[in-house]
Amino acid sequence: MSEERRSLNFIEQIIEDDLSNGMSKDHLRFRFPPEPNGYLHIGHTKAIGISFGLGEYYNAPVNLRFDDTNPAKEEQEYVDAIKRDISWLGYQWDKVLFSSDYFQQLYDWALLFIKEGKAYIDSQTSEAMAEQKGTPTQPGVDGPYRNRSVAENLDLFERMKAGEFSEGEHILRAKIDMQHPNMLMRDPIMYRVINKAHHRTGNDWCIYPMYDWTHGESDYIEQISHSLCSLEFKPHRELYDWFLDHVVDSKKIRPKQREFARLNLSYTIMSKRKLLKLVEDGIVNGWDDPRMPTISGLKRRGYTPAAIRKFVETVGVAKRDNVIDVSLLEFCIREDLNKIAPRVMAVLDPVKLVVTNYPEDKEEWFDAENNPEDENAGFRKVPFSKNLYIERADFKEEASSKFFRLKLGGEVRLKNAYIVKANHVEKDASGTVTEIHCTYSEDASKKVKGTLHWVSISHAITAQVREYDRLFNNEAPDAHADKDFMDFVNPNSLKTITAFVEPSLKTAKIGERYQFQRLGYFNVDNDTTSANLVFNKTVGLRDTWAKVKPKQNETQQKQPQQNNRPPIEQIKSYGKKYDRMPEDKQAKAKAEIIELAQQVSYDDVAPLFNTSVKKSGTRIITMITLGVLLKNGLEKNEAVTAFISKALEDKNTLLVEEAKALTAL
RNA sequence: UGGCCUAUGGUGUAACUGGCAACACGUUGGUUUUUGGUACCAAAGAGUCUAGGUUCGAUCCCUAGUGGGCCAACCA
Repeated sequence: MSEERRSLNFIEQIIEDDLSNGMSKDHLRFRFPPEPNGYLHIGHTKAIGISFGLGEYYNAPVNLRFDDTNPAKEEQEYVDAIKRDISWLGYQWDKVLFSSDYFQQLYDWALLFIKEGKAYIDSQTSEAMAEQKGTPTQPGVDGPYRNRSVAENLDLFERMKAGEFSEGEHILRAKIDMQHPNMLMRDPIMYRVINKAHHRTGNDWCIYPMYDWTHGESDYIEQISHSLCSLEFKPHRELYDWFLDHVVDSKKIRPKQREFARLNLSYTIMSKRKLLKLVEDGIVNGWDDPRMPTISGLKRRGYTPAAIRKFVETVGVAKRDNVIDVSLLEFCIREDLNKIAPRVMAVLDPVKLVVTNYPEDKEEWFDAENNPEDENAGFRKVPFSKNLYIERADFKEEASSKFFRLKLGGEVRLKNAYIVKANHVEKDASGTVTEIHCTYSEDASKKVKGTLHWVSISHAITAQVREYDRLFNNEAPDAHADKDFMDFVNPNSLKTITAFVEPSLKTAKIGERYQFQRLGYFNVDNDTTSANLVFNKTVGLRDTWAKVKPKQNETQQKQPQQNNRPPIEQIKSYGKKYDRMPEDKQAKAKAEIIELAQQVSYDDVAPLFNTSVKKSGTRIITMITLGVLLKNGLEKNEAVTAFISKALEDKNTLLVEEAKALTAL
């Protein structure tokens, strides 16, 4: 068992507290409740990881419950896909359940609510009801049907269920409080009429319960102990509890809803609706397109369940908004693949390399290590011959000593084979190198700086390689009020090339993952046939050389993040560090403060006059700001003079100096 | 009549519940290397949004302010 005290996240903390307050460990039960209206994405992975992870940790059951209360959006295809994805991630649910399993129970409870005067039928248009609902800052007002008699409500509700009304004519609302500060409590809708076939209950029902009415009750029916969801449901908690209050049997487990911050990833979007649009508009080739942030997309891209689970675990659980950098996801997949992916040689952008002193008809088969990280991975044979391909980027006619690869007159090792020296190049009319002529030496013990991968032209097989770039060329495509996320779609997110790969790959199977040495990780795509090998680039290797190359386009955008804080707040933020700054920075800060102080009023600074004596930094910046105010015509009052004269007696010379400057004004 | 969340290096999470801010990613050096990968070593980078209070002591508790987020679907 874990020994080093692992720090608990706030949810684990809540559970531990419940446990130590007498809750039995076997009453622990969790659930993951997706709506089957789309595919699961990397964001869901966090929710899955939390609930299923808790299940594994406490050895408690976790239900997979499909929240299928809206037949207009839900489809069997999605429930199948969701099950597939969760299983692929390696999680095991206890039971597969559906909210629709509880339609009868929910209906019976609704009847009870009506009888107790806790619910009523409203027969207005949705517009009229929206009107009465008020706004976040304005209370709502009661509607005309709010005080219908129980008998009438019962009659209407039964007729709703019987299909006597069309959509929109009547709905059932909880009777709570139209003036409630929480908008969700202003008589929320419990049932509406939907005349659509449900993917499971068919035409049995034409009234369907709303999310709020369904969710907590479903948790209760399943005896879920902790119902975990993302932060945007926080306001729903009050309603969740209100509904529960009226049905709960105190001898049973009363579920608790608790909320965590959802996962955001840079350069991508997480909304099912928007992902659906990418699919429908043909921006990508389906939900499992390797560029999609869906679980099935990541799977097809070559990600492993282990990497995704590691990612989720690393990301942690808290309540503040976050944007996780994709580089963390990439780190996780590289870390996993490095250990398990067999190495192989492939040339993506070939240039011919002729070994002039190697016999035309000779071939040799060298041993090549399958995975240096795994002693048991063994070796394979790779063929060598006179005519080879190497990567075009691995040769330069002339280059500095920083360039470890092949240059004219330079030597380089061909991985698993000989050391060669480049002597001569052939070019076409446009000056592009068409052939590099080199000579090999048998002496393998020589020290050379660079090692290149290569393939023998006559032995190589061709393969289609799909390289992916991020789908959006903006860090937060979702987060711009003035622009649509579609404006940020990267038109060049897919590059298809024909590559030459070593012959051992002839037998590669769909789904297998390889490292193309010095290039990255690649997996065999589903589109592969016996005649056509297709690879997806999962992720490149870490490339420190690529980083030193681009010198000029280095000064890229580092958005001068706009500061929304009022001037006085910005000035205050200098306070703490001001007297610790080196002189040059201090001068800059002071200039900045003086600038900002132009927009500051006396009322802004006055509260800072009684800053405690030990905070000299804050007092200095206050003094500077005050100076600007005085110059701009502010009259000294008692508070000002007191502040200045007190500063004059301070130990801090900087402060004294600033104060002196003001005595003259 | 607005309510509720939230604030710690570039990013994400910690800080044993009040005891001199740690881990991971990223960045920068270096060592090893038949992958400019991996591994290993090292460094830089925050003094915890601001002010006040409680305290011997505050990232942690209280108050106020400021910034950010969520809430007005017959969606979930």
